[in-house]
Amino acid sequence: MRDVAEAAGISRQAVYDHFGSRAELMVATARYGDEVRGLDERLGRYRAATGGAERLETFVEFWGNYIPEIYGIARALMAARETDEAVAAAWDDRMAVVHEACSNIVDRLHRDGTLAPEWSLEEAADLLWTMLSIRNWESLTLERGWPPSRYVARMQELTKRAFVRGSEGA
Amino acid sequence: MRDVAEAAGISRQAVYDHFGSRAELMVATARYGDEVRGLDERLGRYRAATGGAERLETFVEFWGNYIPEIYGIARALMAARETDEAVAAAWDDRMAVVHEACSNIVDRLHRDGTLAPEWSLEEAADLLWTMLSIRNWESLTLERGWPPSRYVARMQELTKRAFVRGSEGA
DNA sequence: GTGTCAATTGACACAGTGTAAAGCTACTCT
DNA sequence: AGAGTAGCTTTACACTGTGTCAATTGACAC
Repeated sequence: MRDVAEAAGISRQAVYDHFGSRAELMVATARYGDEVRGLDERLGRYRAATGGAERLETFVEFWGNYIPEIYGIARALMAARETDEAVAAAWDDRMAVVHEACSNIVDRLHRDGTLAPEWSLEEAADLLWTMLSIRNWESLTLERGWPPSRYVARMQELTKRAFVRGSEGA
Repeated sequence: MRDVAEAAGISRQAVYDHFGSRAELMVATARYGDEVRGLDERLGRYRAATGGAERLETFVEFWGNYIPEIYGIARALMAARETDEAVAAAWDDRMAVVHEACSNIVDRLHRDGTLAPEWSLEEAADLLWTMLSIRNWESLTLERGWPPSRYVARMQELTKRAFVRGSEGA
């Protein structure tokens, strides 16, 4: 908090006056970030895709490009989530939006008749959501050294292979 | 540390005498846990499986049953990892063992000629390792409410579908 | 009887979060 | 012009948790 105040050129107490607590400051930062980055519009572009498989591909691309932008604050939120209820709630809200998107994609695949037959709609959505988690991005790019472009490409292949019927490539 | 000391019926300082720091205590706890649970022997059983696909299935089952046993300490380690280098190193060591196993499985699939053709050996190992992360288990069981048995069954299907050539079910 | 080992008690340093009180400056409203 | 207020400052303090230090005790071995 001291560092934040210094960086902002105000006193430590002024930060508390504005945000109440460390947790609230982080949540506010995350919300502001989404706003500045135009999250809604960017999601709108993916919503344009009509076919399930196409939507899956578009979404993975959008998400794979979005994660690096929010990773800093996301990391802080994930850590604070363990001990702070308000942060946990805020985080869960944000992740619920992603789950919603996954659910929507799976529904479309199902409607197209291209959902792989072993999954129920809920299970497929849960799995897709889990596969696209920020932790997994962290694991592949930061720990295994994948460049972001590879993350997107391979994740597209993987999710397609996993959820789209008869798309097992060669 | 105070709680640990109380539970052990000794003074707080005695804990520091034995383990030096909170981080070292956690690492020692994890090592001791593996020993008590007979990690090596249990891994030995999975090593008996010869075919790649069979080994994959056996390993996912072993791992899916092992995670709930170590989840408590694993969670503590994952949290402490963020701020403590020694914990980070210990954790990375443990995860390297899992990655090794994934690599081994992928190698066998490749040798059998049953590895799905879109993956390189390294990429497949990285992906499998990421899919089997404790975070993903946490996400599916604790957050999405899957029973552990379903985790194992669906993870077996998912990894098979993703990595084994021509095994896309119906 | 001496040495040593494993504890104990009690005090303290330090970092980080959060609270409280008093005061200062600049702006707005009437 | 004067009153009120918004936004900020400084200073001090409470509380938690980790880790350190020093002096002391009890038991056991040689």
